[in-house]
Amino acid sequence: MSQRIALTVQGAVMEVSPGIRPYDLELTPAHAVACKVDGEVVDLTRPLERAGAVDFLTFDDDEGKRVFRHSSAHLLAQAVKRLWPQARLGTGPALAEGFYYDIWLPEPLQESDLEQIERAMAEIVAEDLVIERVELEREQALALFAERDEPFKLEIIRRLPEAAVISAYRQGDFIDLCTGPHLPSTGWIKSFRLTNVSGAYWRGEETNPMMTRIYGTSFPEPAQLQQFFERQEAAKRRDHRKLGRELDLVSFFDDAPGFPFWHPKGQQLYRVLEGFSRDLQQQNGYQEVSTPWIYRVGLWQRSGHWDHYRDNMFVIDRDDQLMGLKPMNCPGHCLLFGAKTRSYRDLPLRLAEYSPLSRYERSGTLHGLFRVRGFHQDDAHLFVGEEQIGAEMKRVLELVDIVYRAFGMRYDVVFSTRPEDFLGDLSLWQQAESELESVLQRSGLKYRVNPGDGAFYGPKLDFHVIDALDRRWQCATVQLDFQLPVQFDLSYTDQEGKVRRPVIIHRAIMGSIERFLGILIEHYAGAFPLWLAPEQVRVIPITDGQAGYAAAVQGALRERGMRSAIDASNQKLGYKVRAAQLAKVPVMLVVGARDEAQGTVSVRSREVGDLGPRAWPDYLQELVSSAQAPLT
RNA sequence: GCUGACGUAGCUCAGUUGGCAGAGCAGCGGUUUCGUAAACCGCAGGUCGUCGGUUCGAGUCCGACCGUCAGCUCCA
Repeated sequence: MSQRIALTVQGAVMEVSPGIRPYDLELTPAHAVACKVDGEVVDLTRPLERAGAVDFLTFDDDEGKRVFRHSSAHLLAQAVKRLWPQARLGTGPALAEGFYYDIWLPEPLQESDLEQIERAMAEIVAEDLVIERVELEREQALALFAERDEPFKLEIIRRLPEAAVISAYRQGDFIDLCTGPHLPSTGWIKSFRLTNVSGAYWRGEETNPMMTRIYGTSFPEPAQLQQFFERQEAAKRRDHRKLGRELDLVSFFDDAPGFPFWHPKGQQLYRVLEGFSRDLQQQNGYQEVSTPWIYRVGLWQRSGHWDHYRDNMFVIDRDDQLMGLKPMNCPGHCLLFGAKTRSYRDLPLRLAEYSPLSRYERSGTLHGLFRVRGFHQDDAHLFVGEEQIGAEMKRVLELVDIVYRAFGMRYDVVFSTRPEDFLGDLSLWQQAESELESVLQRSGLKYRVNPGDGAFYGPKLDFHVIDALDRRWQCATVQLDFQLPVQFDLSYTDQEGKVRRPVIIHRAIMGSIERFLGILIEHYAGAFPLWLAPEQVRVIPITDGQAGYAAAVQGALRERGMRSAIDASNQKLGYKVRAAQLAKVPVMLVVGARDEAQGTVSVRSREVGDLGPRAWPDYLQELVSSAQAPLT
């Protein structure tokens, strides 16, 4: 057989015999875990039959990482089957940071069982079992998994489209339904650890059986596993629940689960943040209002919340009347808009509100400041004419950019379209979606479409900010609403005297201010920039001989609106400096006898350390100007 | 809400086969008056999450509830 095929391997053209495995090509890098053949990710052991382009993937590529972790999930499943033959396999995907496998077991696992599973996994790695791809006809696949008594796998096969290629991967006595690709053998998984177990419903539905989900992570090199755990520790040190307590910002009590108690410092921080938003919005033509927090149920029925959001509402039953605490401000703002005749001259009408909102969240979902039951948003509803949507959306996108830039955060945009559980008629939805999409395209922002994830009343844009540890958080949300104006029969008179229906843009930029503060705590690791820090300056007299001078320094700081404290404790300087560093106060002003005599303050920066003495009234001006909010 | 784990002083944690509830830090008092990340001595601080059960005796064993944590689900 002299027939040869031409391959373009990593850009280099070569001729090979058909059927060769990518793994056996001369150019295969030592660290390859999978490869791409004409763009399709495949096993290193998949025979190459036709001419094409071959590119290799290593663990450093996201797709390569996925292959590695997916094979790790199979390894986990095989180990569990060895230990518990009655285990039934669900699904086991790769995650960004590792993998999991959902497995049905007669008895739920405990964390202490993980060690013996890890041991069984290590044995399978030592056996270095070849991982082999098998393609099956539908009937063969059904027969195979029926014989192996894997009901969940059978369910998956039955749901596969007619035309689907059904494949399975075999390693030793273990075989799993899987599209792959996988590593060539189990011996490649040099370094892994199981991290935790939890319950998870089959296919994510509460009515389905509860599976045991086992999480783990894996790497080609032990050092990488070590680094992974170090990163986890770093994230743990920044946890806002821990820092919130340590920095005396916020706490929770059993008596009010899901409702934060803001301590003086936390409340200060909160007010600076809210003030920043308030000033910015005022400059941008928003008008702040304050509306009730309890409404009769009729309002919620009219707004659609009763049908679509009731499970998330706190409801009060008084005097045979149902009342609901507001989870959102929109219906109140609609009442205000509709309370008088409006003309095109009033539009866009931008109503902002920072009032308390409450949402009933199931107990298991509460999570520090990230998921609470009582919170506030930097919320606004923009009542606009249809022709104003584009221009107004553009202004909102600009505002979002200003806010996130102020905190040095990058962000992604997600465009979510019509969900199954939608209100109103299809044509209005289509109009709203195309309107939003064209604004997005003109803005030049990069965005991703998330079909079916919109609110029940309209399509939306979600903004995911990226924090200092590269984690993504959903904060801003901008929702176009063609439905609520109909429910509330809102109207305005246009230039020609015709009555027209306004459109509502719901928008929040920080989203929940509580949650945003939690994100900021983690983003800054509690070391807030000067303009945000609840205590901006700590004055540290070296001995109590400088009590009077320290008080004078603080007096001057107060006069210029700087937030400060004096550490008059009976301690040595080193102790007070340490205390201020641990409290993450950005600026320390050490005042000793020398400073008092010379009219100076000895400045210490939280980040840089000792900056030496500075002439006092001059330095105050410098401090004040560097404490300005980054408004532009 | 569901699965699993956890709940001891303000914080971090120890507490043996069921037998007198402990430490460090923080706090308070005193001594020291000190120049850039922890001076010294002393004092005080707990209904061991709550309620019930087993036991001569429960922080420890059992049950229910509450809360927290890791997830599921949901979402700002």
